[in-house]
Amino acid sequence: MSIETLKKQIKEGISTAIEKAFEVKFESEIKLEIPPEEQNSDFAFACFPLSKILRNAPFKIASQIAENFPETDFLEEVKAVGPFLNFNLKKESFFKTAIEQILEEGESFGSTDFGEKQKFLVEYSSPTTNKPLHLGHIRNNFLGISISRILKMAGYEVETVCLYNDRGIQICKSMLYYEKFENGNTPEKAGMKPDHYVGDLYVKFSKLEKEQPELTEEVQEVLQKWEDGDEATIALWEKMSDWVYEGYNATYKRLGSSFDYTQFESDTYKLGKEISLKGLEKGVFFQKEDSSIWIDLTNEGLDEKLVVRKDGTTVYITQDFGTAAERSEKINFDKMIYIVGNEQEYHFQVLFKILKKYGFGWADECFHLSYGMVDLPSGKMKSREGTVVDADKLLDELKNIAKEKMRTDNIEMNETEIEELAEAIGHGAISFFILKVHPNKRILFNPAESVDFQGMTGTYLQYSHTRICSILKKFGKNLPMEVDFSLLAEPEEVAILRLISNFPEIVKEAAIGQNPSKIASYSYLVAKNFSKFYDRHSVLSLENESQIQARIALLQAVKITLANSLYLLGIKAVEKM
RNA sequence: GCACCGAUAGCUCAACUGGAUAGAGCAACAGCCUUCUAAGUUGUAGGUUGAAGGUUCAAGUCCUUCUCGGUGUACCA
Repeated sequence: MSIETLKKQIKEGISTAIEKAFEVKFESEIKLEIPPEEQNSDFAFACFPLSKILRNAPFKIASQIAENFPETDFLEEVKAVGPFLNFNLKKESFFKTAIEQILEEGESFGSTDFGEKQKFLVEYSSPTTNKPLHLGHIRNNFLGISISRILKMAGYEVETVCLYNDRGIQICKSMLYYEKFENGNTPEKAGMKPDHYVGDLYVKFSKLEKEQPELTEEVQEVLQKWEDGDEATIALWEKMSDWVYEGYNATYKRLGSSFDYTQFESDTYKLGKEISLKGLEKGVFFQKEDSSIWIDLTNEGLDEKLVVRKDGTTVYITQDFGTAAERSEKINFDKMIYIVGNEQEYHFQVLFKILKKYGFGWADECFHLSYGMVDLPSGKMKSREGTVVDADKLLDELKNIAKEKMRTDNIEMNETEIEELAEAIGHGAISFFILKVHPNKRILFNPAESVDFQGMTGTYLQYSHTRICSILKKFGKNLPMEVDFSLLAEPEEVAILRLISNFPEIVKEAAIGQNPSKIASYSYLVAKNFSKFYDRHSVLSLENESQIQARIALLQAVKITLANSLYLLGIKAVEKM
């Protein structure tokens, strides 16, 4: 017995009632809805879509179905409210079914087989390796972490991949500045986090370049040397790249990012060029008089697009052929999603069309999850102008605020625990702040006001979780095999039951829409309903031990649901705060 | 110019993908701690969903036009 079977039985009942009342075979999919709270019902069915098929007014259909609904042992009542049908389950069996299922499934509660084990490859983060990560990357990483977890819970097999854009003119700028002015310096000697050190050189170079335009030519020479494989240049490039990765890894760890695969543009661009040449043979691409290679997309409503320059060097999009092809070969995915900002929409439109034309059938299974920019009140973040919100600094800042606000009087904690907790709260706050917004939308980030610890925030979710933990810990016993679920009947308890039993459905919706904000609003609702319950009812001080047990069972189920949705948001479910 | 995205309460966001009276948080005001953590909770106030048409039994959601904001339209990445 599961929540799913309960719903299935209702759907079957509806079909049967329709057939009985209208004498037609009814086979189309029935969609149960969650009724508005005021209706005080568990499930609802809207009869409007039936009115054409059954040639009857919706309100009439509703009452007919209600009248002809078969006898069941799990339903309390079926009532027609205008054109809607509202269903109320017998509360004892609803509580029993849902809670037992949740407690049994534990960490995997929320999982469905919706994705049919198809392999979903998720690319995210993919930074340009000449500067530290900033707020824009934070949004990207949080989306990547969350979406990959959501897809997994929805029944896909998920692999993550990060592509490092590790070649090109930007990294050469940092290299040139280093050679000219840094005199064998290291991040360690400079006392800086290594990616910040490299990023600093880039900013310094950009400033200098404005005064000394001849530097631009010098950088081109460095790039040329790099392309020619000049030993000293490659060695310097490797040294500086390693510094950047060292820095990134620290930040990724804080963010919660992890990747099953990594790729480097410095590898894949060669493969991209090979594909371009092969495509030329196949007649997919064509060559102009100056020997540059192009593809004609005018039939697809796009333009002609250059893929290899006349001097044989490749452009940005070329490496993406190689990157994608390598993935298909090595990882063999069914679907692939690129989590990249919306400024690159056209780029991906072109890329997918080219892959398709080249003959990669899987191009149809590639998607661009395009998310809105994160802007500051002062406008766009520009790394060259130093107006970026740095990822590490932001995390530090939030951690410090969390630490200041922490009340250590009530709870026993040692130094390490306090540090970890402050980190978790700061991280949770920014994570929720970003993920609660639909990916399509641009985020305006006001550092002074944006991230809060009160109201609809990550902190609130964590706080609710700790309150549950605290009760469970004080209870301190195992529940008996048989819990008397008939003792749960308070409106606040029923409201929670309805919510948590809908979790798998929400996960599925979030997966379909590739939209973590669904999970964010949902988890807030769960926490909110728990808080209401907490405020109005006590658990441990009850006289009746059986009633305590019933409520404990409910709270265990709430804890699991809340913890699982926090996991999907990449937020740590802490036990005390 | 063309293409894509956004516009919902003073501010920041939701709205089960077309369904029941458009909901939260922040900010403002007024209550609630001898009781499992007050980073909580209850209430008040706040709306012509950017504008105008259209489709539908039903539109914040779909179609058309317009306004404002963003992004793209590179032999940059």
